[in-house]
Amino acid sequence: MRATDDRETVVSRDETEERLRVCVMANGGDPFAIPERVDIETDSPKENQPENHTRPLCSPRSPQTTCTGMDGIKVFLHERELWEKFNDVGTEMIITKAGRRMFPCYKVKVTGLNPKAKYILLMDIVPADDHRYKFADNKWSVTGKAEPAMPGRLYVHSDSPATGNHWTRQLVSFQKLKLTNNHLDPFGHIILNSMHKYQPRLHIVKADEHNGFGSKNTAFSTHMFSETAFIAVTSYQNHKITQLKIENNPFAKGFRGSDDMELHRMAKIQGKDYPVVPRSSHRQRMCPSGSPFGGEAKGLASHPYSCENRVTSTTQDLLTPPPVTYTLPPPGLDEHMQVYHCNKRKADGSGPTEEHNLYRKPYIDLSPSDDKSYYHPSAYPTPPVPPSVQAPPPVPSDSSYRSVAGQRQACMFAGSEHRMNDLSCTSWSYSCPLTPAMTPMSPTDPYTTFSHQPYCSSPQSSVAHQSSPPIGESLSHSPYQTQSSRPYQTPQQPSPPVREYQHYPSSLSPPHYHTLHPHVRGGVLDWSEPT
DNA sequence: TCTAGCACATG
DNA sequence: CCATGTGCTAG
Repeated sequence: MRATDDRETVVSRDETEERLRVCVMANGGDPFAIPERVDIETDSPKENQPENHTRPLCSPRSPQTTCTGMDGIKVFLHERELWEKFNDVGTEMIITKAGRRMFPCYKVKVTGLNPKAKYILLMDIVPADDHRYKFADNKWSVTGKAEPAMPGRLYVHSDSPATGNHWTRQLVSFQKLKLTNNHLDPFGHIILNSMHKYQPRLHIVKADEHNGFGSKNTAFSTHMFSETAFIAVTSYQNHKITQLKIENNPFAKGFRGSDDMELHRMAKIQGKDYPVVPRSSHRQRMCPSGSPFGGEAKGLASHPYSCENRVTSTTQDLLTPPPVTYTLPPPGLDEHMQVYHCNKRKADGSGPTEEHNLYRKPYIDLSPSDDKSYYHPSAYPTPPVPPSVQAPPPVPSDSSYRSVAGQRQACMFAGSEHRMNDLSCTSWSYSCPLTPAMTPMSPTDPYTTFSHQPYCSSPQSSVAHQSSPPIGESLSHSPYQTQSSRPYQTPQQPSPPVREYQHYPSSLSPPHYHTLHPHVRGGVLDWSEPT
């Protein structure tokens, strides 16, 4: 299907290298932001596809009257059918210390943006509920209470900020997003707990001169697709998921074909029942019981059609109202959020880099789109040159956080972009000397730095927090709908100073990461000009 | 459970 | 070959 779409996606951006990417970590403070009931909206049934690529851009209907102009925004999950196949079985996503990509890859088609306005697209993955699961007897079941959520991290798409025209022009891919179980992950990957269920969310934040990331009036909309909910695992539990991954993920191609092998493995591994399914041919769909997703997940259950979900209220579901828009006050992000800036590496515009190439092929669609995001250290506001990072604001107070300090860490790095063009994101990450938590760097290592107070650390601050936080927070906290209307108010504490990490510990900053520079001004990103 | 090393596949 | 991603499989 839409392969076409994707393919081209690519963007060429041009913006060159300079864009910085921001990664924000938000904490999800509330662990369970997602409500149980999420509503999802569906738009039209399936649609991901078609839509628009054809269409020239969206004209937004929504004028931006207000500051927002987020009204007419619609988001369609790409390859929804594939997501549904997984969801029917009970999607599992591997999490590793180094970070693992998600498959299916989270890609969306966005419409309704003001072609000229600038937006930041970012994702976060919040707990779907507060349970811990176990897979036994060929099915998932709740075993206990979830562990406290760690600070949520926001993954900012590398093209951000970009115009509505840019985002609507092709599929927006979050292929580079990686999941990790390392609570001290320094790469900016999204940290999750194994055997816990999560719900990915997409946030579209309007950014322009008058509305910098972090500014008080930041308007944003949040979109969720229940079919993308998954349980994070260290190794696949349900064989059916393994099969689906192998069958559909080009990188797992090497495991295709041997039905036998699989069967054997399964037998061993699972031993229990399973009719193992011989790979490819059929997949059985559902395992109701097996997947927690089905019904149980409250809102997570799959909907037949959902195309887009916004967080908005439930009621709207069917209506499909426009996504919700929110205006954020600048509260500090909340305590929980942490922001990272990422640079994109590829700035080059067109990027022939990986993205395009990446998957294009085989399976269903591939969208080359874009995704390239890198994590950078700085927080939003990055200072002009060096990215400074800001640490996140205040510490959360939540009890939720457990260990906290250690765990939440924040790391930020700056990345350099241009030079990095060649490097792919991945490479970048890996190449970096720094390793995650484990790597002991110098005494001063990042961790230390971060860990200590993760959020607050900081010294300088400035801008940082204001900016992004809101989003994160609100996002996270509010369960769905909340967002929509709520403009968050309370700035709880803007507190903490943000820290800047202009200098990264040497250890952290690998050579590569040089900074970024984006256009941040005064702590606030300057969206106005991309390049 | 989770980890590390492995082989397989692709560009 | 190297970089990168993936599932497999011992440990």
